[in-house]
Amino acid sequence: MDYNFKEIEQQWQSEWNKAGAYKVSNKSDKQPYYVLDMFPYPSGAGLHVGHPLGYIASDIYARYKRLQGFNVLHPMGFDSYGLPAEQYAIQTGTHPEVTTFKNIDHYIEQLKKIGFCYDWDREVRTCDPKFYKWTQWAFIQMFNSYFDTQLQKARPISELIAKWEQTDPTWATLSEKEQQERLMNYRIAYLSDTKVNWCPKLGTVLANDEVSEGLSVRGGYPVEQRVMRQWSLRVSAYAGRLLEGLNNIDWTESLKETQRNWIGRSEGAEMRFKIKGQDEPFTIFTTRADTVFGVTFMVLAPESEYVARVVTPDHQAEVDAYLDRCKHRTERERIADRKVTGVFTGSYAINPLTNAEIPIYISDYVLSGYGTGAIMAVPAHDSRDYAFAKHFNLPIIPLIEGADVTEASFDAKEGKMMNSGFLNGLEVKDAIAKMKEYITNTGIGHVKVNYRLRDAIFSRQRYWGEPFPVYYKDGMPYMVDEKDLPITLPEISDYKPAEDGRPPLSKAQNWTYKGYPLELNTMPGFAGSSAYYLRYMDNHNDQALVDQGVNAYWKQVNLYIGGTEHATGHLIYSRFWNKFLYDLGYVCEDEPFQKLINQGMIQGRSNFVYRYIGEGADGNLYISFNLIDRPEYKGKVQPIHVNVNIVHNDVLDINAFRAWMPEYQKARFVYADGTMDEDNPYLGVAAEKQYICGWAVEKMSKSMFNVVNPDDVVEQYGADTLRLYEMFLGPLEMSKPWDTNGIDGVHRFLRKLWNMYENVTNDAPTKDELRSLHKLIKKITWDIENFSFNTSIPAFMIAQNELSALKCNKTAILREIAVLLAPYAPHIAEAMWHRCGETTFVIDAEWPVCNEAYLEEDGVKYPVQFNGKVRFTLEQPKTATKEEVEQAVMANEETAKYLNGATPKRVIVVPGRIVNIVI
RNA sequence: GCGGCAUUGGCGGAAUUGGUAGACGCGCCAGACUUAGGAUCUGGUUCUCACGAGUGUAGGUUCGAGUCCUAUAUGCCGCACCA
Repeated sequence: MDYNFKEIEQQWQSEWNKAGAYKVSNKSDKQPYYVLDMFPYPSGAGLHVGHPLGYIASDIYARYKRLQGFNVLHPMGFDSYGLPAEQYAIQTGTHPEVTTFKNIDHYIEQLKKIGFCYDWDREVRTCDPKFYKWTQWAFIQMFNSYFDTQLQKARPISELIAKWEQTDPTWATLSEKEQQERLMNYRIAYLSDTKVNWCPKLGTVLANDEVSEGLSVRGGYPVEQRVMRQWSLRVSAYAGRLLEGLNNIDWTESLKETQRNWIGRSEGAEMRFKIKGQDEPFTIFTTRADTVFGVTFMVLAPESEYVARVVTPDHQAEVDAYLDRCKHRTERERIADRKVTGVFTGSYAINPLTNAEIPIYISDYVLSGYGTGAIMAVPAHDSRDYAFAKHFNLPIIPLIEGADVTEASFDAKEGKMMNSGFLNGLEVKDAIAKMKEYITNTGIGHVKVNYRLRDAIFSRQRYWGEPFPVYYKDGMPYMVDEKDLPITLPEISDYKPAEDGRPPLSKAQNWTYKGYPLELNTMPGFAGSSAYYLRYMDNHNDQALVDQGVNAYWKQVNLYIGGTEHATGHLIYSRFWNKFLYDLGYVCEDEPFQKLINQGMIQGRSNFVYRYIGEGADGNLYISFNLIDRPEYKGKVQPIHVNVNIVHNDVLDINAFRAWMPEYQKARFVYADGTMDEDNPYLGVAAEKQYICGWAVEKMSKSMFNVVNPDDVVEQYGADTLRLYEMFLGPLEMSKPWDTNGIDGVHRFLRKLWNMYENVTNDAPTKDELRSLHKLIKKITWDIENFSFNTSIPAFMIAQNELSALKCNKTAILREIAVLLAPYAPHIAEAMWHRCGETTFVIDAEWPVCNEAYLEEDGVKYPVQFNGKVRFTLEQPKTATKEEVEQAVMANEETAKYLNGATPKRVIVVPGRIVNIVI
């Protein structure tokens, strides 16, 4: 019986379905294990072959863990709020929900074909009111909490109020509005006037991770700075813990490093500088406290609140002009044009160590959002200060011996101090420590840790997102009663955002709560994806995000697989969100994702035909790729993208090409062998004539005709071949192009393997067969444990070869092979399993254990290496000459038994010690 | 500028603890079966006619290095006026 993958895959998918084979219970005596994929945003284009890469890897691991006896949670869902569906709605008037549901259905259909072991009963959708009820609930908890900096954790805001009532006599004198305003400075979800990234084209504000180089990540539209009243999440409060937590989780170094960069911890000091003629000092942040003796001026950010205090009347006009200019420059312009600009305020500060009077400037090279928005400038040892000093002709005092600062600043933190009073002669590192001690003791300043991480702006002026559970009374926000959740998204007919920032929800009818107006903004994309992994545990629970007992069972995601593109977005927000819930006792783990693997991107592999454009060209002649460097064609051909689906192993399907588009109907070719079509374009093509296409690795996109749809691969080769081939393509974590050359080899292997199950017998297996099997068990087990899925496929092929050569048809061997293959190619494995006479599902089988004894011979145990080589090490004897060593080898009981009179192929000897003998 | 990762045949890539580099697959070559092949099967295939050489380049450690160390080049990714 031939390998009929279509029949096999359909049959077993429906059997699994009928039996509910992938249903996962929250009640089990088994150990829990949670394997999670980053859930997709269902786009209209559907899945391409790049999407399932990570899903296949996690599916293999999930199935393996299940075979090992774990109760495995492996769910899938959809991140279904977001811009594309809304943009589509604006263009067509179709409700985003309609588009989104249609896309989800398509995704599910595609995913089901590939045979994942998801428990679809646990599916979640972020746009489902039953789901976003808990997103809104979490927001209310954040509003009602503050971050206790002493405890370094979130606490109910009521505790803060109680504290103030007892310790702060002014509290009771404040009006309710004043009290609320004060509390707003502490709430974890808070409303404030803040400088935001406003994208007029998208009609919404964006978080920092959604903006890159002054352009929106989605769409690439310009982003400008604007002050707006917005909700934010106090993520920055968790900066220290987010950084610390990285040490206890099993993520790749590069991803942790990306997050560390993003959090951006820097240890320094805050120092107070007096302003000449004023009592109140102002505070700056520096990491180079050692350089105070070299401060020759001060700089404030244009937005700094100190500006108003220090500008003298005679400089007011000049400063106003400068501030105005800064305000109208976009972030992008500021970055692109790094000219030194600035203006003198007219005021002077006093250097607390030298008592020198130093001028105070304003310049946009100082950022308002970092530190205190004010710096002390040390031109000799900071390149930015240096450029500023040169431009405004300010003094530059070198502080490190031997540093030449006539051309450039000396930024390195090394060398001996000079011109620095009591620091003279110290190494920079020691000088920093000593100065910190000094300023602390004298009260000039204190040691301070600063983070680059900012709070996350949480409002979006869009329609297709979670509504806030917030209403307004006297202009102050109040939370909706928890029992009234969810606040469902209202129907509207006009989704268009306004450039003035009025959100689409302003057009909703009756958008009120108890007669008060509801919040018009919606939540950003990361709101729904921040705690979805918790909801899978208990997705039908309408009393809690997740039942505490259920959460205590599953605990956290043991293995999370997804792309690096979420490093500074979702993966930061999720960790923050989880830590917050942990602080309030809603979840039992501090970190959401114990182990994280980033699958590489699958790029497109484009194919090209080469149109002849030289002398006498009629636009219908195409030159085979192997000929384009010939003198008669060189420089006279134009590469044209050709649909990769009509190219097989870089050979063009001539007839399909002519039928592809009208302009190619009359195409003629110069074939790989140099022969040319007659002028009659309708001639048939002789079988041996091949047109070779060129290729390039590019992004997978429609316009390059290199998108490969997994449905087509499943149709042609079956899901099992697709799964194996995606793994075979290369290491999981590396980026690689999708290249169909080679998929035949994998398919051939499955067919050959299948044929071995033709006439199975129950005879006892031979030693060689057992050896082959146990070598495979060892290898596959190691591979899966180490996520080295790509090397498993060759191992299967080798085993198939060996067993095939032995004409093995023993069920004792073949049924174990089926189990080993089950994680990778579940359908064929299931069919193989049943051909061995089994009646249960292979997914309920037990993972075979490698019996090392089968790898032994004559009672001697030899470590088997990957390539099957046998090698062992001896400590004896202490001889040096080759002959003596060989004698010793023969004399050794173990080696002699193995060699059985033969000479070893290779003996590697270190004087006095035999290291390695290869037989 | 700072940080992370990578570099092995014509191609994708193996080499798990430092131990015969090039597994396995593609492609290519030859043969078999075929009216035919984008089918199937068998054998070969790092380079070089050869001697030999060989894991980006140059050194080092080691009996032994693709693997460890130092420098360097190239490519990819992250951060970047963050004081």
